[in-house]
Amino acid sequence: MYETNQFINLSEISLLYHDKSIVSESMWQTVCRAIIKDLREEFDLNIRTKRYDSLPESTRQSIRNYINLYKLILGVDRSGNIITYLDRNFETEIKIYYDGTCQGIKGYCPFDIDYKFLPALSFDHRLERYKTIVKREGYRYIAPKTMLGGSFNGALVKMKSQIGGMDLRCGNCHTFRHHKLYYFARIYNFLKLLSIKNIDKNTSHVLYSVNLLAKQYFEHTKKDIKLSEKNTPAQVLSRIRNQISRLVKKKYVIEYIFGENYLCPICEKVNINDHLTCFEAHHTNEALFENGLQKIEFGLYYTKSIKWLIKNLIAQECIYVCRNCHTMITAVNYNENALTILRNEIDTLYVNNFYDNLYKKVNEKRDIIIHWKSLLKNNMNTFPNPFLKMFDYGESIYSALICIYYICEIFSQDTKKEFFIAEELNYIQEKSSSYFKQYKSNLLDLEYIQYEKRLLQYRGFGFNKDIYKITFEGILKAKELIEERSGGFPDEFKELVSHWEHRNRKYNARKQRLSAFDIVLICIYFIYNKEIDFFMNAFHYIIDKENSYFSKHRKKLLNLEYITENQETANSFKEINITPKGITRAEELISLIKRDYFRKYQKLISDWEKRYDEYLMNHNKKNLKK
DNA sequence: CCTTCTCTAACGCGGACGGG
DNA sequence: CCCGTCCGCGTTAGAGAAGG
Repeated sequence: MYETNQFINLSEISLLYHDKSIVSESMWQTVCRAIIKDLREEFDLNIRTKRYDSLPESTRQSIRNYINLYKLILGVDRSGNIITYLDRNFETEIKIYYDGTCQGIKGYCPFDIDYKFLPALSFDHRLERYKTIVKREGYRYIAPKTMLGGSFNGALVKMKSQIGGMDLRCGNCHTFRHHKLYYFARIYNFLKLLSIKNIDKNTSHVLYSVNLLAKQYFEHTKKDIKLSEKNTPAQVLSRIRNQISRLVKKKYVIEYIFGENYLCPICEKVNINDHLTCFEAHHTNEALFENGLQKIEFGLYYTKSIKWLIKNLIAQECIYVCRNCHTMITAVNYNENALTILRNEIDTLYVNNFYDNLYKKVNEKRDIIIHWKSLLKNNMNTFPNPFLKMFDYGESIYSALICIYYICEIFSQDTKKEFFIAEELNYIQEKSSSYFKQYKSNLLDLEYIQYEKRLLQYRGFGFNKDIYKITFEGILKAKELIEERSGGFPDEFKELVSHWEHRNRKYNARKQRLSAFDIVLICIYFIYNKEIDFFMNAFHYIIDKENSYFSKHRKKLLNLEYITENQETANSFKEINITPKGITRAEELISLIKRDYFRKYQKLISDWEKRYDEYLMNHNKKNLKK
């Protein structure tokens, strides 16, 4: 629509048609409004008054907000450019001086943002955790956005009501101030040095670092975290881990699409190494979303896989810009009404120039995305998926099936043992004894495995045991899965299988298990070396079992001639001695256990030592009392 | 548009206990 | 001795509300 620059002064016209019945200013205003209304309705003229009331309400509101903000930060009101607040105890006044520039972090803003970038500036409550203070002490909280609406004086009053005062900050500095996790030095440095090359080269190391950093950050913030029944330390830790990995993914995605050391294309002051959190996804093509396609808010979806993120960013034609520049892009009303808001032609010229440049630069980056999109359309590209797990959530059953296939079909080719038992599978997969049972019924229902009873010899005893075999369907499914996994994760899959093979060899090679009977014998040997008088009491105390425990194994120990018993009278203590045969057996067992279960053995012995000392102390106390 | 907070389902781990 | 079952707590991944 074409707009003239014609100004009409109603006061001049009024001289011609002066009606003496109009005596007050307010009456004159009413008449003027009526005249304008008539001109609009009768002649269909688009008249803009000085108040811009021909604009839509939302636009007017927006312009009013900008004008109020502009006045506030430059101190245009009568009291000068210092605004006075009360501190949090209503005791002393604090005065904050605004000069229209971002106050940054600790007084420094690296982005050079001043009043000409008005939309990018915002007020920020100076007190940290203002909200919680407000809730606890009953102060009034007004969101900086809503503060500016209405009249200028109203905005001023609202602002002054905020205890502790408001700082003026640009969007980028604002994110820094509130993103405490990113501000944590170790996490910040980790992300700064991280690049797409590091991740591709050693994905598992990155995951390990993320885990470690999460723990460190958790320790750092432990005091401030409110723990509850639902909000357990483990929950908090997992949240932190997620947050860090989100930042890692964000960096990966930006680097993958736009290259390393990405700069904000518009201001060219913000880079992903130093200011990762300042970057936001900007949808460059609004026309895509006219036909009901939903815009993705990417901030909510950094938990998704990198592949998903890259695909969708390209499909939705997004580029990354810093928060300040993004606000400038979206602030259409500011762009169109810069002169009205700033009331200064030189500044307006600057703003107009900025916007001209901005659109050019956005389009330059957009070309990159369009290029990616053409590759995507022609299926010319497969996107990386570094943090994807081989077995997704709920797919452990597949992992079990593949392992079963390898045990029954591949590893047993030499031994010709085509079945497995539950214990074996759990051992090979390094899981707890209840691991297999979780999938057993499922696998049986799907007819991937079948079972039969078989008498197996174990340590001289015969047991009817369930043994499991893989079925034909199971083999088919396993082969299909193997093809799928070894295609998607060639290295990881190879590594996994070789690990299983190693564990399988270890399982077949092991001669002894840490059985309860063996432990009893070793414990007796341990006590025998300590030369304790009260054998039974000491034994039960050290091995940490109830009083009947020894009797369970007594007969077997006597039968095998590992110990001898000697009881002089019916009421006297049994004297128990370990035989030379028992000693050699115990030593043999220890060397075996040390070889296979060194850590477990060490822990066992250290526990025994601890309880032995405790026992001696208690025993001596009793003796002293006597 | 992004982050934090809170809640939740489903899976994972391992100890206790009793039957065969 | 192994195995199955029960149980409590930890972990993972994500939804949704609310705040900036």
